[in-house]
Amino acid sequence: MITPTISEILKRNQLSVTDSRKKILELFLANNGALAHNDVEKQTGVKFDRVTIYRTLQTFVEKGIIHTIPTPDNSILYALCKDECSEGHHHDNHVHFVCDHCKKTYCLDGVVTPAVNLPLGFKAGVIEVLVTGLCNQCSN
Amino acid sequence: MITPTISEILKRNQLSVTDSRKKILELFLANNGALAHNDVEKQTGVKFDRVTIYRTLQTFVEKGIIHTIPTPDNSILYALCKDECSEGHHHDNHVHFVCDHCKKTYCLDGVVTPAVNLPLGFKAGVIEVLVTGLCNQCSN
DNA sequence: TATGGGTATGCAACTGAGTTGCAAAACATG
DNA sequence: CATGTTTTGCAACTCAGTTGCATACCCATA
Repeated sequence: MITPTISEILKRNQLSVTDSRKKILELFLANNGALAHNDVEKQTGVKFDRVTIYRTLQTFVEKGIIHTIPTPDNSILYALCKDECSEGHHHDNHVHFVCDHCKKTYCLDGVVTPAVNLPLGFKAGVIEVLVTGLCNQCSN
Repeated sequence: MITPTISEILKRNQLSVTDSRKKILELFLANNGALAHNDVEKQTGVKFDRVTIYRTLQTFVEKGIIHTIPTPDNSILYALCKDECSEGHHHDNHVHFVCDHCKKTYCLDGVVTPAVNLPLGFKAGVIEVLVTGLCNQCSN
């Protein structure tokens, strides 16, 4: 599998290649966990305006490059989407995992969302599963 | 089963019986869905201060009378706890359901949280399941 | 590689949710 | 009904997120 460059990923999604987009996307690629707006603001190295980061994250979500994760403490997290995700149609059926110890959030793409038996008359659409516990780094 | 009065529920939880607590608890008892802070503010009939509502909801959560629900759009919802919930130790393993049509949120206490197969090294604690779709009122 | 049109950025100012300190009012207890 | 404690309401504040607009940047074309 050929790893595309950051610029190529941006162009593929019909986005112009700018400093902020490159740095923020680079940060997500370097990080296998999920990131909050605040993490992005502090870890890009370069200081971008808050507004720019908000807009960049929003753009990435719209293009299906990243997706948002709902958390128990009601902060918004963002994580890279896998290839199945495309603009508009986001492939949401995967499990999110938050480590109680290191606080890192993972997208467990390999884990199948379990079926849920709903009461009569309820029809399921998207099922979000959020598991908290200990991750493979912290469970020793 | 004997239905306790609102005052009795408050006293049972070592809370003094005040207007705001009575009205807000009454609202939850009259409503089988979940409520946001905003809903409480608008539907109590009497106008309570925003701060009072925040503090009352927080108190109820601490006492295990209500619990919070994480939502995909990152707003905080509150819903009545069933009897198993007690102070500190909240019995969280139930499924939440958000209706795409009427936007109402339900606690499906009868539905068992499904088991999730995690990757090697991951240890599950609490599992939150959030299902979106159509509720029994809207699926016709 | 210089030019021009369109897009992205940064700044300032704003909104709205949630929090804190404190004095006044309401509650529980004897 | 008098007392001390708890709760309320107000004002002021913080912080996340949004919007409008002028400037800077990107990129396609010549």
